[in-house]
Amino acid sequence: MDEKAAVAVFECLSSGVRLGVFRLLVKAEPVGIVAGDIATALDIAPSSLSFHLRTMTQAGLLRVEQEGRFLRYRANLALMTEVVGFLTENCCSGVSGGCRDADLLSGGIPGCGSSNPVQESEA
Amino acid sequence: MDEKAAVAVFECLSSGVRLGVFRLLVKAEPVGIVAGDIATALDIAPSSLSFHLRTMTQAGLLRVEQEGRFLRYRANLALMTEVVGFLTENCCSGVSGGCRDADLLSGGIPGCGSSNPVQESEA
DNA sequence: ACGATATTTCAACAAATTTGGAAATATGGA
DNA sequence: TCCATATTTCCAAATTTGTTGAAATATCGT
Repeated sequence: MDEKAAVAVFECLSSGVRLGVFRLLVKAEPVGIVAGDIATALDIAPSSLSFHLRTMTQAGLLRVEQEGRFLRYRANLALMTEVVGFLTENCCSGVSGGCRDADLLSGGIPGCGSSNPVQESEA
Repeated sequence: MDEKAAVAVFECLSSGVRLGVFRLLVKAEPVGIVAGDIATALDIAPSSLSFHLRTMTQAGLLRVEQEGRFLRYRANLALMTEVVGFLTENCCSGVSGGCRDADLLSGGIPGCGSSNPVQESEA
């Protein structure tokens, strides 16, 4: 997963409405929910929901399937797994591994740093 | 971590600039980088960077420490770990566990669903 | 104390996002 | 075929975000 794709996903999750939609759909797995029912459950105007649904689908976060007049949306859990991977890998100096095991914040972990450990300023 | 805090974090990560800032700071752990050097590294106007830095700090994603005239920023890895946890927990029907192990997308996993497995529409 | 530097705050503006209503499209049922 | 329903697309308005330069604040070095 590249940075651009990650940003697209975070963009989706950065709206209360869209995060609500996603969480609702995650709970509804593996059945999914039809657009109209999402609108009803979350009390969003169909027009507005459609806008968000399109954004999320384009980001790959949602999968759609037509069922007659209905469009059934489902959460793309695989992508979410990728996102978790992206976050984990970029969580500790770009070096995978660690970061989940202990609280890196408290300590210092000297060897954990990157190629530019110290920045100098002041001309 | 509640939904509101999660949205705040995703809001931070949903900007190319801010994600760039965060990744830079993650690489610079545990030393951190002073504001001016972030601005130079990412070629952002100081004023604009300050705006993003404040947003990220308010979201708890960054920690600041004053060093004389300088302000040294560091990535809050602990919060990122929380975010990963939030995502993981909300990744498979709100039931923690699983989701990392296999590709849930492909199968169906009948028992995995929530309390409202099927939605009905059509008056 | 004074001048230089680091960073922020402020205000104005540009740009992007979000919303809701009306109309368009498409499917299903009689 | 005709009508009702589901969803989207289109459009205009409202809101939010991001950028910029100038001024303010604070600290350092002399």
